[in-house]
Amino acid sequence: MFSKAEENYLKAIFHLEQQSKKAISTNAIAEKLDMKPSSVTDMVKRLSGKDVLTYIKYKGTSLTEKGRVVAAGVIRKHRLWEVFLVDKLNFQWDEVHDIAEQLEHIQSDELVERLDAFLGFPEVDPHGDPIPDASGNIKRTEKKLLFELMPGDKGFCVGLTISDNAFLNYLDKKNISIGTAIEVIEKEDFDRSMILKIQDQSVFVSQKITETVYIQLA
Amino acid sequence: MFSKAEENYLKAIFHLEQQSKKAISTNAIAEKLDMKPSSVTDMVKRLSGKDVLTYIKYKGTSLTEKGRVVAAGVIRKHRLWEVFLVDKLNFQWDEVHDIAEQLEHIQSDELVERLDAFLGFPEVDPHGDPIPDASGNIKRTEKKLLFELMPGDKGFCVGLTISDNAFLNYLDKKNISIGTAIEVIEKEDFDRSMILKIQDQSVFVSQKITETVYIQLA
DNA sequence: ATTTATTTTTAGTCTAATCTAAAAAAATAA
DNA sequence: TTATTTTTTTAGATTAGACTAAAAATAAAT
Repeated sequence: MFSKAEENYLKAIFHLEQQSKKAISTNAIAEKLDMKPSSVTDMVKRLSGKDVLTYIKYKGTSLTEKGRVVAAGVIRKHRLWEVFLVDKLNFQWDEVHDIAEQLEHIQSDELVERLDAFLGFPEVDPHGDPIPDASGNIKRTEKKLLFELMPGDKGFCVGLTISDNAFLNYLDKKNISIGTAIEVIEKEDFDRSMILKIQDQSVFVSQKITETVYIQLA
Repeated sequence: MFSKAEENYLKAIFHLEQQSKKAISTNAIAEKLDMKPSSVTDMVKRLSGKDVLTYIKYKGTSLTEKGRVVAAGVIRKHRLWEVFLVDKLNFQWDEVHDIAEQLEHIQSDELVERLDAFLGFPEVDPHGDPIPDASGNIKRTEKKLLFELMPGDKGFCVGLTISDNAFLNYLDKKNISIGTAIEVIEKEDFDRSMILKIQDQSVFVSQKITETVYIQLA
């Protein structure tokens, strides 16, 4: 079994490995977890003793297969609970993170599988991120920022890079919210603005929006 | 805020106070929590500093009003999660305790209230124990052991003092399970056996059963 | 290729929550 | 009432997980 602290390290390293592929530096982990590098050195030593990661002094760490499975399990729980909070308890998608951070550490395989079934075996969480399966396999995310799409691409809004209410209200005026279907009509490369089709209406969106809104391709 | 350990102490003391009314001894708490008395002394000192209990050396402790509210909040969460596990995830009532022990420490008032609403504001948990309300008020339990009832009393089975599968199967043969409606027809005081009416059938039950089955009076 | 700056590790400290062993207080029995 | 037993507390140790400050290794810059 792994403690809450250990699980949080594994999860952090897992996420960092998805961005960089190289060995993860002590500083990077410390920053992600908002801790001091010395604390990280301590913990990665302990975790390498548990065979969930390899650690080479001054060279960084990377997860073992076992470590990846454990980390994916934690992420699986996190994302399933987020679906529960949004779909069943009617939380807003941007309110659930802190609660899911707690729920992800509940230990019970039976619970996770029953929760999964209760939710109808969802494939993505409310932010559009894929939910790992019971054996820790995770589909590479197809989630993209709006500006990465090309004219003709279709999809729907699954999340935002930031989540303040002012911005949500601004999006609301453009008739964009989580789940909204969009199609790219025109793309202006020099300033990253776009013209979209939303509910058969033509809508102009600024760079600010195209760099903030995540789209799941349809 | 209170740590998991602190919450467990408060909960344990709360339960002990419901049995004895007198100040709770260090040993009693230690036994309930399966800990050494010296650990308990340490912790009650700390908790008395947080104004949730009063502690007098060699005399024992009792919860303050604040302590009672905190404890009731933990118990509220525990029992609501048990309802969730049984009603929504189809766990057996005797499988949910360990998971609820973990879930009861999740911190989010909003979560608790939404969960309560999602479950339809249940009044009792799957063991028939009353669920405290949001302000910590708790209805005295009307749950009794079968042998405590008198001829003419009606109610339904809400739980057992023990929970092993052999016994559950044995009860099954008598057509008794959680939720079964019963009426006491005859009571034999000398050996605590009884004759019950279950689904219009007369059923003889032994002392073993009348001392094990909890009934919620109708 | 040195020097300077950055990153990482080591060494030692701190807190929460437990423990053991011994001392002290309270309760019980002779 | 005195002795014995039980309960409770104190004192000191331990572990996980964090910290600070200083030392060591690596990387960057002149």
